[in-house]
Amino acid sequence: MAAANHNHIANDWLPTNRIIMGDCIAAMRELPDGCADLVFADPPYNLQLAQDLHRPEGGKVSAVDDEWDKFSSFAAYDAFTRAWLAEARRILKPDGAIWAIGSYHNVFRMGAAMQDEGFWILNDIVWRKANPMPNFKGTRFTNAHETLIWAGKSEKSRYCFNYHAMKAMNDELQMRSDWLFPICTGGERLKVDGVKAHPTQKPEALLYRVLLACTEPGDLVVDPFFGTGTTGAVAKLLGRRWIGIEREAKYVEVAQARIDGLLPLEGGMTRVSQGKRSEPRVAFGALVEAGYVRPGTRLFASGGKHVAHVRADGSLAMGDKVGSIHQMGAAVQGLPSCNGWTFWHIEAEDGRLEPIDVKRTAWRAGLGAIAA
Amino acid sequence: MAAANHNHIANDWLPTNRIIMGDCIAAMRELPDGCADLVFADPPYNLQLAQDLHRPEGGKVSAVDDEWDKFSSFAAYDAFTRAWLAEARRILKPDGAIWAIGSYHNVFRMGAAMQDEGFWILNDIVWRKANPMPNFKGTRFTNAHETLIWAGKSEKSRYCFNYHAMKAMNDELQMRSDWLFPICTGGERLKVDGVKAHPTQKPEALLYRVLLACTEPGDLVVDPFFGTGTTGAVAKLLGRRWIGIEREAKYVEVAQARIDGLLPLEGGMTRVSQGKRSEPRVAFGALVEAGYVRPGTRLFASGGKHVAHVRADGSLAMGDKVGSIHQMGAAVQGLPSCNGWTFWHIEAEDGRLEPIDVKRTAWRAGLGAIAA
DNA sequence: CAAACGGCTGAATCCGAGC
DNA sequence: TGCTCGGATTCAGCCGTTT
Repeated sequence: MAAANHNHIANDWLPTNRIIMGDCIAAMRELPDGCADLVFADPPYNLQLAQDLHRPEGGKVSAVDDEWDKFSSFAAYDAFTRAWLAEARRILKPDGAIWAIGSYHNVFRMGAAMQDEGFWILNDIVWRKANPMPNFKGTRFTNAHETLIWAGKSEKSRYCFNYHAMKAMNDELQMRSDWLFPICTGGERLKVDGVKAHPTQKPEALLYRVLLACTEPGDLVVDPFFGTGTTGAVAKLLGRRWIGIEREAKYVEVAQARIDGLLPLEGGMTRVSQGKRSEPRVAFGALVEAGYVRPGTRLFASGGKHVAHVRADGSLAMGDKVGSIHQMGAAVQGLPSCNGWTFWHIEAEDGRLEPIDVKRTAWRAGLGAIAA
Repeated sequence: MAAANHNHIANDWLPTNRIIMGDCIAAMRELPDGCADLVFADPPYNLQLAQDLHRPEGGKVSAVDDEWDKFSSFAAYDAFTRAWLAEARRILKPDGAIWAIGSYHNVFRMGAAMQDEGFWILNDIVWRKANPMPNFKGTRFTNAHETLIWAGKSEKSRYCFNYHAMKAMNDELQMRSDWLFPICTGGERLKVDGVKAHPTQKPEALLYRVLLACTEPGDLVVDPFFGTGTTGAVAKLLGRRWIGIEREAKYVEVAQARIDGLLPLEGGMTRVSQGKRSEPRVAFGALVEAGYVRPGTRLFASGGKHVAHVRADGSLAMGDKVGSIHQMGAAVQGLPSCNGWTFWHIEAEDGRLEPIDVKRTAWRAGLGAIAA
């Protein structure tokens, strides 16, 4: 199912693919009614940390003690939440939708406010963190997840949901409401002079799934709490238009540089499965989502006799033919079936070809081991 | 860590290990302040039901549209939620806690109401369903989880949490906030004339973990939405006292029969891992006094990088600096705190270094057993 | 060069008995 | 009640260094 309203005609004057520096409520007021297909919001969590926390070995935990996360009371936080939600809802198209992320500190208040403002909740999604920070004092359960709320602008919204793309990414099983991703670390984590540029940078894999599930190429995604611009980066990668709003100049600078340095995927690579007419896909999509295989990558078989391109949802394309790694392997050989994992090969860093099963093995050793 | 207030003295007159048939708010009003160690609540999220129960006063608004109707439903549900939460909070001991379960339809409103009523959220827990019902229409993600909120009566509550029991249950890793359980099916699912007795019967494994984590044997658990009595069944099994409140006679009957047919575990079986916090404290000076460590003995740390001398009163001396084993350990490392028992080492008879904690263990096994 | 090892870090509402 | 201070408490992943 996809939203009906995807006319991008009268919006050419919009400041798309740009960052607006300023307060998100004021900035959204400058945008016209019904211009956005999707809003993705990662607002302050209002953590209310009371004191320093030390690790067992003596180190100090780097706390989120920024001014932007401080509110004087629940009432103040609620007023702020309702204000930005109201503006976000106004700028959405009638068939638009919102995603908002939070933790137990704020997500219940935020969810209630969303319902009160007229949003219609479609799912709550649990981001299970593969590698959360432990509870150092042994006082509670390890806080190992965050919650995303997906809601339509109204109960009547015919929201966009790329059901078959999600199913293809999940080994032909329906995508569930609990998602497993590592937190943002390593090379993906943006740094300035060796220290993290933002305390709460979200992983691209999370945004990748959200945007692939709930937008189409060309759709406009607005992020009122842009931070270091993960939403913009993934939107650009996937050929979606975006507007980011961010108050702090230092984050704007980092985000702009990050997005400027990105190349979008080529047009055909961002298309995803549309239903029965295109073929079912396999869990190969999980490798794409996790960055083990990049959309657009060329796969080879039979010593280069066959070449296929990887698409964003893990399907393969050869000319106008599209299918799973198994289906396409079978098709080119004229066989009834084929194990795509051993049939298709990918170019390794040293230029040699190796079966894509190698990637699956690597994935299993990393993410997959925790997937159970 | 365990709550301090576990005196069950004056509560003998309470209707424990019984089901009270009636409205949960009215029934809780009959219970005294501060009698319960834990409340477990699985409230209805049927908005229509809530509306019938607590429809707000007021004349009918002309031109009733959907928006108004939704708001009134939410308001009615909120009023109902706040009413039962307030009573639940009143009957809790100061160090008591609550668990409440819900889905995206109601859990955000419920969580916000809990915060507003003064509860202090400790964790939100995700029950990942191993076998959820699929989304038949393919219009959303499979709704594969429910959310539990664990909260203390107040921010100051020294709530009960059997940390080591949870860690032991999880292969010696901290128990995380995402739990995997199958839904209640098969022989566990109660049936009457072949049809399920209750639409939302919870699996016993879920209650087992909750009660094992957050209560001690003999504690009183109150369930205001008893249903088929899973809370009572597991409480009886684990040697906890319980009070169940249920409005519907048919559920009361099923629950009573279910619980009557159960045998509790024998006393010793309900004991769980305790950890060092439950051991009595030992002053290092007591070891010196008892001759386990002689004054003048040299203690070593960090492979001999630090050396200190034991003084007659159990304090340590390094040059002109004197302090406890913990203070000196913290000082030489430049840390805010230190566990001196594991930091400092003593020369054993065979010449090797061993932590002074070994001496504490020996003291506890010998003199300590008598001293206590 | 591969393997082993140690250091560092991540949206964290993170102690409690005794005086 | 507030204060002091004993002493209990961590998982996964990445990266740089050592073996």
